[in-house]
Amino acid sequence: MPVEFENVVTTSAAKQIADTLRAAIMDGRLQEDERLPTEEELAQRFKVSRPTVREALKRLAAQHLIRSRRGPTGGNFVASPAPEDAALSLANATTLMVAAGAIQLDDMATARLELEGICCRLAATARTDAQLEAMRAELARQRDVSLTDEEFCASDVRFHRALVDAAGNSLLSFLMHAVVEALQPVSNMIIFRVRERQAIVAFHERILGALESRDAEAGVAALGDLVAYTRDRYRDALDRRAERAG
Amino acid sequence: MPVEFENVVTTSAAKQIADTLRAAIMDGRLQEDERLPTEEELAQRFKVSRPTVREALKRLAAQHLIRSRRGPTGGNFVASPAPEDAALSLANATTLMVAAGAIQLDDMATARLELEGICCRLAATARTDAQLEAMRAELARQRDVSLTDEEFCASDVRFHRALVDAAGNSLLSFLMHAVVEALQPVSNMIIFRVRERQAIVAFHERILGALESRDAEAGVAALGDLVAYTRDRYRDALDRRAERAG
DNA sequence: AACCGACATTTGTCAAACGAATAAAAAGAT
DNA sequence: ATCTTTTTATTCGTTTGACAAATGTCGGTT
Repeated sequence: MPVEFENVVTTSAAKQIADTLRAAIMDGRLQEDERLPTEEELAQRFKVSRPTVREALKRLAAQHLIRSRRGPTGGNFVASPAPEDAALSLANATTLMVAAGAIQLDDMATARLELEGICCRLAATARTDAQLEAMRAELARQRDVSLTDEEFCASDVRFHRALVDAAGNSLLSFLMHAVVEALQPVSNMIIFRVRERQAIVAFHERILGALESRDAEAGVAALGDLVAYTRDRYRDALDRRAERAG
Repeated sequence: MPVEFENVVTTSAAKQIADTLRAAIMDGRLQEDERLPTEEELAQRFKVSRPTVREALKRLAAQHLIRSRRGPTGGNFVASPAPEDAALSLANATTLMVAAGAIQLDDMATARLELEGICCRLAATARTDAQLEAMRAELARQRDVSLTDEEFCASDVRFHRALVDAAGNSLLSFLMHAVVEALQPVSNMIIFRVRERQAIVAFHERILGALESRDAEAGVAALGDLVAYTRDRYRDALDRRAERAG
């Protein structure tokens, strides 16, 4: 049975079609993995040309709402929502907002402390041995002084992702992955000396130790110190930059 | 001076172009409100046809990275990131993941309690009179029994948005707006009797009162009771649905 | 000086076609 | 008869060329 679309024309046709299809997906009229009509068919149904339909479809593809395949069994399919894709989009958007000043770095630091604090508390009881092992592995990597700054920061991101995953909450993992990711440019800016690395590794060790002994408050305290340290180093970096400029 | 784009062909041309332009925007080579080359020009530069360029541009438009205007002074412009748009996308993605079962409702309830708890604590000290007034206004609306269920749920969403805004943290507001929005379908499911409304209004009153007297823990406690109540009512709704089905 | 209309520019849309990928059907070889 | 290869049909991906619609600019008219 074909799905019916109501067609209201107020903005551009392509946008309208995208919105109509998106609404159909969002409220479940189009199920996951269901195949959409062919582009030709959609063009006829919406009374527009195929390129216009394609513009609409590409909008949806950009939001990971559909995926397409060529060939006889191909077509455009409703995509199963992939948390990684959504997290990436969220991280991108957050990065842009930080860059544009819509989100202040102080807010970011506060939010990170509070949010990761929650994860820490939950993780103190929910953490599994596998997750602890993942954090230990990253910590071991971070002690290697031959690591490049990029590699160190990447490992830092993985460590924090493991921490939030240890909370065992899918929504928190999703949100925090994006927050941690969006904060990486900031980390990249402050990690520029061995001493900073050692300090950060020490904070990580305290956090890990707290989780191992299921001591939530010790973990939160360590996290607080880490964020405070990061915030200070970031301010230093800003000052140095201002000096060089002035 | 024209911006240089490196062009690597591995996937489809349109996607590649979109990724190239997105990267240019993300790392600042294209500034906010800067005008992109005309579609014709981009087509020549990337050696593809204009419809292909347009598909790429529409992908970016779907992510609110560019906006377009017709006419002589028109063109495609780098869009300033609008938190509302990003929050809407995030809410959509979250809704879909909940619908697909990628996020369990228990996780959602837990996350909401913890996250909103943070906001409550922060709001206890940061809240302004204007924000309290906004919450009072929604509360007054919610006491009106002639409200439709949709209106009540919409007011519920606004109340919680005001609560998270009262925390005075832009990143938390951004994330929580999406979470609250994504939870609305759940609320829609359980709000079906006057008694439920009265109970929820009572919880809201407790939360508001706690903020007025800057009592963070009382607010968190009220919030915990609200979430527990909501969770139970949701389980009831699921049971009833299972009964009808079986 | 104020208003109005032609014009240029740019995005929005259309039409028809060819290219490319893919799986199923058909043909051929063992 | 079974397996392999070829063909073929279908669908998305892209091209070309054109016209429509919006919108600022400029010149002419009142």
